[in-house]
Amino acid sequence: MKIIDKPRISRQRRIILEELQKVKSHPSAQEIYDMVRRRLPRVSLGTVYRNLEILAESGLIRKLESSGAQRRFDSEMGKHYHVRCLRCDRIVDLPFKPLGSLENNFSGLTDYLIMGYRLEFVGLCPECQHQELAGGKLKEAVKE
Amino acid sequence: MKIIDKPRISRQRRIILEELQKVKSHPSAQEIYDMVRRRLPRVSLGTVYRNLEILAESGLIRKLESSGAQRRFDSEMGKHYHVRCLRCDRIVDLPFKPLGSLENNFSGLTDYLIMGYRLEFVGLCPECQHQELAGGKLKEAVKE
DNA sequence: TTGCATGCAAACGTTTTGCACTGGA
DNA sequence: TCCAGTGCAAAACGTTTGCATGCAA
Repeated sequence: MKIIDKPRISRQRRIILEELQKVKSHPSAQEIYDMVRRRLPRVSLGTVYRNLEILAESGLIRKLESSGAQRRFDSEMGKHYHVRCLRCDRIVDLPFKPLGSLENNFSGLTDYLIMGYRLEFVGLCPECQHQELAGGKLKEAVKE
Repeated sequence: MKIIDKPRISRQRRIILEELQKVKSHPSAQEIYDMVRRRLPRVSLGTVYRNLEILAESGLIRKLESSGAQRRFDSEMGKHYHVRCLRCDRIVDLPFKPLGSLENNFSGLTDYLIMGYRLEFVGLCPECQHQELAGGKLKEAVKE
């Protein structure tokens, strides 16, 4: 990760970071925009996107690159994994439990230089487990 | 995965599947559209999207999910993993090597019902390794 | 003072959808 | 026949960008 020298701290940038740090959810840019707008009613969505990008580049937050239509952001920088609900897409943290260096199993089997991996667990959140029992339909299942 | 009853096979649907099965790359919808159009010049991009969706639902192909970027498709249904190049985004297959049930390490640590995981390796393809040595910049690095 | 950051709006690339027509079972 | 499938176009969606203005250092 390219760590950028400490970015200067504008009001908007500070508040975006603060709001993201407040929540344990993993909000999308739009959700962060909604949160920030309660404190800065005139903030623009473009500013939110620009700042999320800069905060991620400077290592203060993390962009989640895993599956899903829209990107999500996380201010928890410690090593951990995520579980995503297959029905409602809600993501929660899992404590870190080292899995060994998965990539070592594969280097030599490809001419790619393997540098790491992206791992995301999928399943059902408690609410959606109940809905499923009640006969709901899964949006999609584990495919990869 | 919700396996849909065998879809009826229109000319377009058959050719989309055939073209995808021809290649070892993991093309985007647009790339598949370009391939199909060589055989069906009047096909529409909407039809390609609709059919890729249906083929995936019926278990004949697989959608690769990766947020933000564009979706890619894979007709190889056997269990395997992917490596994605961090610079050029090119994806290749890795042979399957069982990693154990990663999810078993985590159930009990969450109230989610963990049903599986999505795992993708990241690194540099051979071409981009050379570019890197020549001083190029990584688009992004391993962050999760 | 100066250049990075902002608000706004338009542009962008990808994907989905509404509609009338077509063609496969 | 008749309904799923199609071509076409517009809309939807998340994200990025150009530009004139504003503000932190």
